[in-house]
Amino acid sequence: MSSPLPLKNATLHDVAREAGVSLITASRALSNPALVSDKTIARVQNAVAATGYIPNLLAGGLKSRRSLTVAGLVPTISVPQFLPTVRALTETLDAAGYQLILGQSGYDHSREEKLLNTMLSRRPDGIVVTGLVHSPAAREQLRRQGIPVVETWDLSDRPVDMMVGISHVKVGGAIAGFFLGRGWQRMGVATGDDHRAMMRYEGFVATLGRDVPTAFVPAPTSLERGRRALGELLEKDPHIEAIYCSSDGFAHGVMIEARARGLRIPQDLVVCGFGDADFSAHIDPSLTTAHVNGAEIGRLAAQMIIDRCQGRPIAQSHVDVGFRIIERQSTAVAA
Amino acid sequence: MSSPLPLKNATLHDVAREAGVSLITASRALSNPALVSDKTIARVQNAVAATGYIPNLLAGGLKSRRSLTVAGLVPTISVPQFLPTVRALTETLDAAGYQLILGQSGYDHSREEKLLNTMLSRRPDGIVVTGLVHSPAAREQLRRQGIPVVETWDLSDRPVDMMVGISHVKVGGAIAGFFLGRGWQRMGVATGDDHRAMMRYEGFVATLGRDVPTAFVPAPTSLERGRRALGELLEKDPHIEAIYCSSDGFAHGVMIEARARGLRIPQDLVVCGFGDADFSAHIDPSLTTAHVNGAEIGRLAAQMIIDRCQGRPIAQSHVDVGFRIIERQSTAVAA
DNA sequence: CTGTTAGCGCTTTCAG
DNA sequence: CTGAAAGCGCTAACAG
Repeated sequence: MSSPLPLKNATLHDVAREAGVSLITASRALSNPALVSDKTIARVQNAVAATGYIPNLLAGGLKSRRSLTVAGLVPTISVPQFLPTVRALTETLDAAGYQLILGQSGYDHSREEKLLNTMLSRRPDGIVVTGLVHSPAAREQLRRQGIPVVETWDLSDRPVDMMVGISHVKVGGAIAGFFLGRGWQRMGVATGDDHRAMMRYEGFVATLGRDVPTAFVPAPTSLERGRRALGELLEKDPHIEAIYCSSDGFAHGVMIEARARGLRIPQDLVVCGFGDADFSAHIDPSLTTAHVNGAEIGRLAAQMIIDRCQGRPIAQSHVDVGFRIIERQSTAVAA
Repeated sequence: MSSPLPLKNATLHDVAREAGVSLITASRALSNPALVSDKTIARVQNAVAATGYIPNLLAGGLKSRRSLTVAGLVPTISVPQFLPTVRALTETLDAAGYQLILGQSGYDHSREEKLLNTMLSRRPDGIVVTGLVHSPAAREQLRRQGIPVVETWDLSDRPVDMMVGISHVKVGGAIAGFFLGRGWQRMGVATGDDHRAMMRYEGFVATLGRDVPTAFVPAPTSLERGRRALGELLEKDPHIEAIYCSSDGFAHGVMIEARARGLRIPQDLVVCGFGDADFSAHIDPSLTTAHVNGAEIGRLAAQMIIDRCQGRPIAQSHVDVGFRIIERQSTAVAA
C-alpha cells in the first residue's frame, strides 16, 4: 500500500492506473474475471485494496441497463403478515446480488400509481407487489416497462405478468366449511376492509349461503381493534358461537376481550384467525388459523425475477402456494 | 397526444424534441421550473404526457452526485421493535423525495461490513444504521465516504457521525430501580444476547449491585422463547418474584407460561418488558414495559440526513429521545 | 488475453 | 430565459 487511503473516492480509472492496466481490463478483472489472466487479476485486486475502491453501480447500470435493484411495494411494513415475505425477498435477492427498494403504498390506490412512478424512475430490474395492481393506468405502465413483475399474496385471471399467492376466496370458504363441519351455526366475522380480507369474507359468506353478523374495521387490523370488534359482534348477536377474524393479531384481541367478558374459549366461543403469526401457536389458548407460507411466496417471487433477468426459463409463472387450516385449542371443543 | 404511447422508454431527448425545445430546457422545466417560462413548462409537460416519459434518476445522479437514496441497515426486519422506525424513516424520506434501500445485516458483525460495501456501491446520499457500527474497518469506511451517517437506537461517546437513540444502560438501571422501589428482591432476567439487550442487562445488574438468575437466549427473542425462558428461570429460583424481559414479545411468552404453570400475574410474579409493542397495553394482564418512541427515532434520523444533504444546519446531532416506564397490570400488586 | 472507441441519460458548467 | 459543450463512471462492441 503506497499511502494511507486517499480521501476522495477512487474510481476504476485510479485502480487501473495503480495496477498499470487499462480501464477496461480493470473492469473485467472485477466483473468478468474469466476473461483476464490470473496475474492481472491479482494486480487489480491489490490496486483495489490500495485505493479503497468501491464500485459505482449507478454508473455501470447506466451503460449495462441493469440496476441490480428490485422494487418491492407493500401496503405498509407495519403489518406483520408480510414480514416473512419481505424478509425472504430481501435475502433471496441479496444472495443473487440484487437489492430491494421498499415502498409503502398505504391502503390507498391513488398512492399506488404515484409510488410506482417513483420506483420506475430508479429503473429497477423487476417489481414485486403485495396484492394485485389495481389501477388500469398502473397496470399498463408496468407492462410497457418490459421488466418482470410479480404480484403476490393473491391470484387472478388477469395478472400483469407473473403471480404467486393464494386464493383468498378459497380460504374464506374453507373456514366457513370448517365451522359448518363442526356444527356451529351462529357465526360472526371480524374483518379488515382491504381487498384480500374482503375476498376471504366473500368466500366465507358464499360457502355459508347466507349473511352473518360482521364487524368491518379499516385495515390494518390490530389486537386493540379486535377487542372492540368482539363488543360489536356481541351486540349484533349475544349468543354468537364462532368467529372468523381476518388476522391473527385481530383474533388475539377478540380472545382477550372474550376472556375479559367472562366468555371461555373454546367452550363458549370458538375463534379462527388468518396468517399463522409467530405467536399464534404459543398463546393460551393457542389459535386456530389459516397458515400461508409467506416466506415461500417471497422466495418464489424473488426467484422468478432473478430467473427472468438472467434469461432462464420460468418453471411456473402462476403459482398457488396454497394454505392449510391449523386446528388448535381455540376451536378444540370436546365432542 | 400524437400516437399511442411508444413501446420503448422515452428519454429526455424525446421529450425535448416533442416539445420543440433543447434538451437542457426540458431538463430545467422538470427539475428547476423557476428558470423557465410558463409557456415552455406547459409544452414540456405535454410532451412528457405524450411520450410517457419517466425520468432516469440513475443517469441524473451520476452527474449530480445525488442518488436520492438512503441506505438503512437493520439487524432483521422480522423483529417488530424496529418497525415503527423503519416506517417513519421510509415515510419521512419519501416526503422529501428520497427512497430507502433496506439491508438486513443479521445479528452477525462480519456481515455488517460486507453489506455496508454493497450499500455504498449504490452511492446513497446518507446511511442510517440500527444500533452502533461496531467494526472499526466499517467505521473508517463510513467516515471516508463523507456522507451523513446516523446511528440509531443507541448512544455512544464515539459516534461515527450523528446519533439518535437511548441509553440502554439507563433503561436497565431504571427497571432495576423500579423493582427495588416496590420491594421485590428475588429478581430474574430473561434477555436476548444482542448488544443493546446486553447493555440493558448490565445497567440492571449495576443498579442492583449483585448478580441475578438470568436466562440468555440468542437474538431475536420471541414469545416461544419466553415460555422456555421462564422454565429456565424457575429452575434457578423457584420463588422468583419479578422478571425483566428484554422485549415485550418475550415477556408475553413468560406471562403465558406462568399462567400455564398456575402462577398468577401479578400476584405471584410480576413482569416487565421492553419496547411497548402494539399489543402490550391490550393483552390481559396488560404489560408493564419501557416505552421508546421508535417512530420519533426514525423521523429524526431521516430529518438529520435530509437537512445535511440540503446544506441546512443540524439543530442537534446527538439526540437522546429518552424512555419511560409504563406501569400496567403485570406489576400492579395491591399495597 | 488486452486495448480503443463510443456512448448510457442526464446535469453541470459556461455563453449568449 | 435559453442553448451548446463537456463529462459523471462505467461497460458493450469491436478490434488487435
